[in-house]
Amino acid sequence: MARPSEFDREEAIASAIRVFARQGFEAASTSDLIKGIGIGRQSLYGAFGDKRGLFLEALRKYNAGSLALMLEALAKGTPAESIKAALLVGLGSSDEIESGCLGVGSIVEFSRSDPEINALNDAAATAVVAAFAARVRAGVEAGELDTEIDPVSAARMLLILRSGLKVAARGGAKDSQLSDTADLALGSLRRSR
Amino acid sequence: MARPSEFDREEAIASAIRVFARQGFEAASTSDLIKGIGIGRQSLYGAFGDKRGLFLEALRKYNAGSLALMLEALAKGTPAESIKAALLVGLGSSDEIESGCLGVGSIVEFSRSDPEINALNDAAATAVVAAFAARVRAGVEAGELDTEIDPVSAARMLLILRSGLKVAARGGAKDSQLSDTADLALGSLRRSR
DNA sequence: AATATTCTTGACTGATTGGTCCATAACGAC
DNA sequence: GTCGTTATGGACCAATCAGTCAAGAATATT
Repeated sequence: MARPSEFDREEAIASAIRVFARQGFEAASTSDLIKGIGIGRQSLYGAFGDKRGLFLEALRKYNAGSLALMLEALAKGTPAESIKAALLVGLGSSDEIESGCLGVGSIVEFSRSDPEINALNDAAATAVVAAFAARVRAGVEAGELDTEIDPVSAARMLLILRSGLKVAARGGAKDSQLSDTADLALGSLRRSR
Repeated sequence: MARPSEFDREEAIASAIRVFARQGFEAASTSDLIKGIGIGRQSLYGAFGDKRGLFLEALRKYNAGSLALMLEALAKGTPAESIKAALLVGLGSSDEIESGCLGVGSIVEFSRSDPEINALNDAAATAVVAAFAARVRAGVEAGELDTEIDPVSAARMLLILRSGLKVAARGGAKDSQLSDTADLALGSLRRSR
């Protein structure tokens, strides 16, 4: 065998997420990444190929972690309560200002220009929509949400709303405004008044 | 006096909007801008100071144009109809993929790091919220929207939803999905069923 | 302990970055 | 037409970019 790595790969990717999420792909230089991760230049290129390779790994890990947090939030409380919590999870005051969302950031920066990034973001969107839709169905069955709502359409609306909330949070919106917005949009799913 | 400019300043800014909105601030090189605008290097620096100066002008003009389009949409039809139209204006299929929204792009890219960009985006947000709120009030008075809705909260929700719709459009969402989302979110403002 | 293999470090590459300099060109005022 | 002023185009700049190279350091196997 040979000399083992001195750094932990997953920790390195986690650090890269922070750098990319704060600065974006283009604005994050390889030197920024090396400094932020705390490894040498050749170690980065040896382990991840190039800057884009590291970004893909970072986006993959970020999406997985983000989904996990949302599923966790969706598992607590009534359907409507849990959906609101899932909409707001990770958007705590000035969190998003500091760091940003790698998913939204990559969509805004790359649009549909990179097939591998498309695939990662499409898969993440599908998973989130499925999770929201399941919870909407549960809410309908529990009599908490309107029976006329199409769960998948509602789930897509919730995903889009969450993107908007992330942008608003990054733009400096207060927590209370984000919470009000989530409440208001959820009202459209509630049982007929 | 002296030699007059060979290019139209407003046209140049309009071209710069296209370049910046497609690529973002960092990724748009000065050479890209020069090529996209069709002027010489020294003309750009003479007229706008530097890359950031040109960006600020582009963002200012973009925000003004975007607001004008929304006001136009808000003036047609019933309040609810006009709000839906305003939510979707400019998000036509693959428009946003090609070009992107300079406002959302600048928020995602800069967060709150640049005071002048903050000021431009805050002013734009305030104007859009005011326009939405006025239309919500009209809808309440006309009996089309729920009387219990706070117009300003609703307007903020609509602004945030529009950010989400822009992200979704840039990410490749179909027009029908955007329209469904707008309908669904508007349902929360409708008169009690 | 010798060896094969891999990791790390830092110097280095050509290309590109945002921005400047300067000589020349085009205009209005006189 | 001459002159002052401003616009233009192209060469040019140091700095930084993403990525490579080679030499040395650290390990597991033998």
